[in-house]
Amino acid sequence: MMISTKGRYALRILLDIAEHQKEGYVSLKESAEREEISKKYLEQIVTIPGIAHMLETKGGKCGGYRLAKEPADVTLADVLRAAEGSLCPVSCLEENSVPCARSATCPVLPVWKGLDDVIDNYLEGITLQDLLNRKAGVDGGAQYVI
Amino acid sequence: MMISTKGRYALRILLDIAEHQKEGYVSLKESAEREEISKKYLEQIVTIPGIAHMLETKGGKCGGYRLAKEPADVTLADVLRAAEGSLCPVSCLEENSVPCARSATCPVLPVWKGLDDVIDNYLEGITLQDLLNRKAGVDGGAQYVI
DNA sequence: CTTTATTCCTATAGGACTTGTAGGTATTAT
DNA sequence: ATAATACCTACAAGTCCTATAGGAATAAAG
Repeated sequence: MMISTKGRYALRILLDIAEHQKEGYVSLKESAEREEISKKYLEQIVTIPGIAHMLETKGGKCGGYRLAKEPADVTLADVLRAAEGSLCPVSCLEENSVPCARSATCPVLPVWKGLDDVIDNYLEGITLQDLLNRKAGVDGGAQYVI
Repeated sequence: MMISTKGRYALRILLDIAEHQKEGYVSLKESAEREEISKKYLEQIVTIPGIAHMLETKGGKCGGYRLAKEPADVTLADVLRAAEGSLCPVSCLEENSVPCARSATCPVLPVWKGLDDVIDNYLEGITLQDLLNRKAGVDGGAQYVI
């Protein structure tokens, strides 16, 4: 497993916000009910720094969230990397990993690198807007979505 | 993280066996020393059903393992799926997962399916033989390895 | 037939990660 | 003032990861 509820929920919530933010703020309560996700858990997800950075918030009554960027400018790689911390398929590629003594001669390392690239390219090629289009039944021409 | 030590070690051990099985059986002790992996942990890995199925074994003194198939007929997808149990990037795609009530209308599900395909295609496209070639410095023309 | 080297089997265990729950504080519209 | 919201911190059960440990069965060698 590579993408946990954190990433999946983050994506769904951003999508829900994008869909319902017509000049207003969308409260977590609404989103949580629509998406059937624990509101308390969502609170934690939207405060993950990378995710919070994609949102504008307003506190108090009638407060809530809205996107800080255009849906077309937010890729799934952005969202998932932020929510999960990393999208690396193996720890060998992690930023903060202790460099493996075998890395110079490891015959498998290029495979992991290639896998990482393939995943990254795929997720960079899809934006929130593509998913909004899909949700609305419009053919948005996302690069990879079937 | 998607691929743990189990998958990575499984791959390295199969590769080590493939490289050193000239008409003989390769013992875990040898492999463990060469690859600097705990022999006891390796014992568990090679007895994972899907992995064990790729090997022929001989017990007793001078016993060990050798590949049951040609290296060119073993893809990395085979190995990693066996070792990890699944390569699905999200639980939504897992065989034995409880079917999600939202799956029929979930706008994100096709993305996970596409991601799964991309990963699968990549790993199906590389065989143990490709890695052996790489290890030997031969250009084996694997489809995706850089 | 005893010794030795191996696979095979089962149990255990610390630590991290996942998936939330819980309770309270600060902020803002009404 | 009240009500609804975001914001903050702590906790906790369960699962998975990464091994370690000890012994039983098997087979070659002397």
